[in-house]
Amino acid sequence: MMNTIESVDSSKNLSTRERILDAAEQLFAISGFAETSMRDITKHANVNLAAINYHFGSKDDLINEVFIRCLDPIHDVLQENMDNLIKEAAEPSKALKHIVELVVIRAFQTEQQRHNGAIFMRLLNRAYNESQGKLRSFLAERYKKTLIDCVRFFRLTLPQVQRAEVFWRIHFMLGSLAFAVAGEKEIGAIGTALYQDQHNEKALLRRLTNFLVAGLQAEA
Amino acid sequence: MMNTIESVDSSKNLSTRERILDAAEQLFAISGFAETSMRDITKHANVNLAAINYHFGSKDDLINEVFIRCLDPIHDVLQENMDNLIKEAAEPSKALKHIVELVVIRAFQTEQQRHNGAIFMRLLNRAYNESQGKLRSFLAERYKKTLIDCVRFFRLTLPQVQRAEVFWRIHFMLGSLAFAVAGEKEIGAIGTALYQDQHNEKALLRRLTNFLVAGLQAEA
DNA sequence: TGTACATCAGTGAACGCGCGTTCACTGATGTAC
DNA sequence: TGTACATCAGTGAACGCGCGTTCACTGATGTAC
Repeated sequence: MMNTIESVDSSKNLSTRERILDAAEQLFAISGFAETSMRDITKHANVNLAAINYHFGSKDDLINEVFIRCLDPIHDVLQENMDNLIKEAAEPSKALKHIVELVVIRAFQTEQQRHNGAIFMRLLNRAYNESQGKLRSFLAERYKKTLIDCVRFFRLTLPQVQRAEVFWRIHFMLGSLAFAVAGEKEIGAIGTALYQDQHNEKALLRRLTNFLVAGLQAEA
Repeated sequence: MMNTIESVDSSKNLSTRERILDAAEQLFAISGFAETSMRDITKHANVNLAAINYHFGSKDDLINEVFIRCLDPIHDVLQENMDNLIKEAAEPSKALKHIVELVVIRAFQTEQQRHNGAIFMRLLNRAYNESQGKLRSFLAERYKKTLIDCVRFFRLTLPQVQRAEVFWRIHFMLGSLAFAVAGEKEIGAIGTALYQDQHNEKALLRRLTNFLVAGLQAEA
């Protein structure tokens, strides 16, 4: 039961639909959309091969649903924390470091199932690297309201930076995060081989936070 | 002759082997490894379907060759500029901005064929997101000498930052660059829709440079 | 309460298609004697 | 210089396999009268 990829049905009695979404989310994040077959997903979810087409119509529609289910909760999380932040943000620069720390920790978090930051970062990167524009343009719509919240959120601690500038810096940050999450193991191993810097997640998170805070606060 | 993806044989009389590598490089960068078929590549390169297996053995070996051909010249470019930089780097912080500017411009450069930075950034990102570790571990070896040069290069202007720290910051930078290159159009379009900030490459390069210079110079 | 029909979740087996790879072959060039 | 053989780049057609999708079907539950 402690496999690297554990079966998603484990005793929780989820519906077929949700078991498919859980399995697809994991496998797409790990292996990509084209590299993950319907047979992989249904085997992993312990459902019939035809169930994906029955519940979602097609593989492409399943991919869209996976993203919808990932993005929608982020909106809520941001809204919750926004109110708290406004109250406690006495000193903006400290507050920014606090936020970035939370984002970085979240991005590397590999919880059991929902709110798995590492899976989300991998999916996000795959979405931006997808060949056809289909998924990208689908996401662009859905993504907007989340992004508006993000920019508003970060602007609370970066009032002197223009909105469009914050918007781009958030994307630069996402790029660093996604790349670091995807390459953590390999990059860490190379670092160890070259500089005897034994890889350690805490140090990585600290380094990322330093880099990102400085980048976000850059002067125009 | 001005197609979005132009045929690679155009009058240059390249060998079959090189025509295949050129076509594969472009198509892999645009669409990914799994999504690009041997038939796509050979059609694009204007060669026989069996020529890939004849010259490279298999599709996987072709992928490796594409990376070898991309990475090896970077080593040389760095070595060349290193000498110049040592001479002219009177003020380190200005020199860093100069370097980052060059890197950013290079990363977005879409030249006709060789030294195409945008293609390289896309390939790099795909390599880190590849499902099996095969390509990653193959690259890790080849990549090392290039990375050592990179770190030495950046340390010339960041002498106060530890080597392992510079090593990681370079990867954070690569992540931002790769994400920005891959998503330039979509992110730009969303930015325009949300903030009436009409997308313009010069502004993007300036923003990226600011963000990266600040991140690289972050205090520990 | 009983019967007839409708809806729905799920299934097993098959479909045709495109994939990477293989193989026997061709034709040009190089080498040995 | 001429003949026999070897090497090499390239080719056309086929191979088997795994893919996403479809379809007729089952069995359980809901609804109408």
